[in-house]
Amino acid sequence: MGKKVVVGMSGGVDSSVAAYLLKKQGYDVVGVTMQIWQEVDELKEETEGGCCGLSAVDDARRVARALDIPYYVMNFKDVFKDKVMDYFVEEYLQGRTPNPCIACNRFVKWESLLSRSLELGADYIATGHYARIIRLENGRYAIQNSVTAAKDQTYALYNLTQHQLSHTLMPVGDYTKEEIRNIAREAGLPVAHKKDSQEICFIPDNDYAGFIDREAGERVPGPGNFVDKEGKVLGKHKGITHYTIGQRKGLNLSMGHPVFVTGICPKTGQVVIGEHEDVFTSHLLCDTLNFMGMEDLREPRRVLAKIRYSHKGEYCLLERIAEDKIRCTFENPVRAVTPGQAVVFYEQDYVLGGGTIVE
RNA sequence: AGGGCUAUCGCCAAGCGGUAAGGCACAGCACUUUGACUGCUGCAGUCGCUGGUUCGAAUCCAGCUAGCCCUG
Repeated sequence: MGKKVVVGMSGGVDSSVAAYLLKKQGYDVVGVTMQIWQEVDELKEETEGGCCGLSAVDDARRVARALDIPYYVMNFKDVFKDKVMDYFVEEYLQGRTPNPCIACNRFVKWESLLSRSLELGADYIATGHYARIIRLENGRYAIQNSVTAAKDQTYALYNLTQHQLSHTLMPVGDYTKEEIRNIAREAGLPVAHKKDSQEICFIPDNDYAGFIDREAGERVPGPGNFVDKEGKVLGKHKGITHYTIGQRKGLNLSMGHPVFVTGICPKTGQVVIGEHEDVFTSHLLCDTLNFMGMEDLREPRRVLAKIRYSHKGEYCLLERIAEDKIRCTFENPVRAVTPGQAVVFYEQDYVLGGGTIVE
């Protein structure tokens, strides 16, 4: 028998094919679906696909049966609640814009699933991400772009540790989405046509502000003022949790031309409004650093940086300004640098590291 | 209660006798393993009200109403 690998199966095409490919490569494959926020009953009703929609426990189980591999459902609701949902709410309350997928990847999909899998005697865990893991000349592991630039998911994975990477397989990263669907079809997997996942999995109705209201109740900041950069009041807003930097829609402000959110001040409850050009900046500060392809940053270094998922990236100079703080100076201004989001550094097509944007 | 000006979509605003531009806002869709951005589509059977002139008026005339300004 080959090495043992636990595949996180969502019931979707990607993770199903991942399991199929690994099995074919001779691994001893075990399928696992992570129960993270839904109740077991709900899992069966949900029909949408998704990376985290455990909706398809039935689908995943069916695939596992088709592949003739053992299949289990593991409960990770506590970690998910703590590291993803609560984090999500707290960030918004403080005027920042979190990225729950990144937190989920690191703490739930990896930290929790990996450790439990290792305890069960597995050598690796595997997922259906469109990304690859490479070993660099310096001996370090790094996430590398999928062969499909169009379906690259490296950004959301920048936060993984060397230990986690060394025990992870991403077989889907060697193919395009189309190829994956074809493989699924040819292999007769019963899930070839599910829609790609989207939006925040634990907020199915997409009303994230309403979700925050329900979770935080009294602690949610109420209405405040929209102000311009001089501090002049332009109107009333619904509360800072409803806004993010760079936002245009939903402001209900008719200034004759489009205006955007350029700042959020949790202390005064003000949301600052500015022009299109006001939302561009040339530098940012980040902390909560994670080094991946590079072991550390001791000297200034020029890299490509992405400041949000599906950002094309912009070159910048990295400078270490404190033990856990880096300043990025961009060669061309970037749009809507948003505290709470991640900035991920790239060399060529692999991840060097990244951090959380603080300003 | 003298004189002047203005009244067109939620906001701003074209129109100047020939059968309602546009921008913002808003809504829906697309895009998307976060929030955004972006793109596409939709959005005044009617021009403060009532009459009149005209083949024909939001556009001209009269009266009324409302708001603004000046002078009592």
